[in-house]
Amino acid sequence: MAVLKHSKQRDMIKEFLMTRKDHPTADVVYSNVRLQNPNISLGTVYRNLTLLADIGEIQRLRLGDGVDHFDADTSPHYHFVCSECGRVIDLELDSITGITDSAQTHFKGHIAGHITYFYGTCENCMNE
Amino acid sequence: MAVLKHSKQRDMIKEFLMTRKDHPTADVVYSNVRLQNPNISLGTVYRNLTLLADIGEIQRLRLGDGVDHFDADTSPHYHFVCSECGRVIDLELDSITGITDSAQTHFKGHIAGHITYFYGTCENCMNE
DNA sequence: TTCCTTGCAAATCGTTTGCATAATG
DNA sequence: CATTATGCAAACGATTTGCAAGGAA
Repeated sequence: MAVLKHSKQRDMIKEFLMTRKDHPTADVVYSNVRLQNPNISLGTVYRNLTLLADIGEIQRLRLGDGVDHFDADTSPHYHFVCSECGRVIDLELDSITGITDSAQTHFKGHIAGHITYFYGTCENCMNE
Repeated sequence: MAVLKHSKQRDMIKEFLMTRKDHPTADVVYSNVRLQNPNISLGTVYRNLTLLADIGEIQRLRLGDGVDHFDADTSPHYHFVCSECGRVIDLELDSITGITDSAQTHFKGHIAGHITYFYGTCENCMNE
C-alpha cells in the first residue's frame, strides 16, 4: 500500500467519529464535519472512511439497511438495529464466539468469523 | 395490501428459485428466467422478488456484499459466504437462537431476532 | 370492467472514480 | 521534488418507480 500522508480532513473525520456512539453514516459524518470545514467534499469523506476502515482504525458496519454505518470503536462488540427508527445501539453480550466453532463442525471449508446483529424495538420506540 | 393476482412471470421466478440452492441475485434470476421468457423485464423480476419476500414465500439475504441474494428455502438456517469467490452456502448449525436471549439480558428494548452469517474460505477455494 | 401486473425507460440512492490542483514529507 | 490527498463533478451499480398497455378475476 502507498505511504500514508497526514491530512487535516482525515483527522477531523476520525475525531468526529470518536465523539459519537450512534454509528453515523457517511452522510452524517459529512454534514457534521462540514460545520468545521465547509469546503470538505463528500468524496473525501467516503475516501477517508474507507481508508480508515481498511487500516483498521474504524469499523464499517453493514446492517442490511442499505447504508453503511461507521464506528470508531473497533473492539469486538455487537449491535442492535431498531426496526422502527433505524437507530443502531451497542450491545453488551457475553461472548458468542463459540458459534463460529459450532458452525465449523459440519463444514469443510474454513470459517474465519461471523457477522451478527440483532433487531427489534428500541427502548425509545417501545414507549410510544 | 392489494389483492394478489396470478402472474406467469411470478410463477417462473418462484419456480426457478426453487431449483437453486446457491442463493442467486436478482440479476442471475433475470438472465435465467429470460431463457424461458425473453420478454420479461428486470423490473418485473425485482418487483416479484420483493413481493415474494414480503409475503414470506422467499427470503431476501443481505450478506454485506452490496447485492441482495434470494433463497426459496424459508426455513430458519444459516449461511456461509466465501470471502474469495463470493459463493453463498447453506450451513447446518445446532441452534444458536439462544443468543437472542443472551443479548436481551442487558438490553431494555425488545430483541425480536438476529441476523448472522459466517465468512471464510470455502472448500473449493481451499484447494487452490 | 376493475385493478393488478408488465415492459420499458428514466429516476434514485449510496458510493466510487477521473482529473486537475493543493498539501504533505 | 515526488507522491498522496483534495474538491468537484461525472460515473457507477443495484434497485425502484412512473406510465401506458396488457392480463387476470
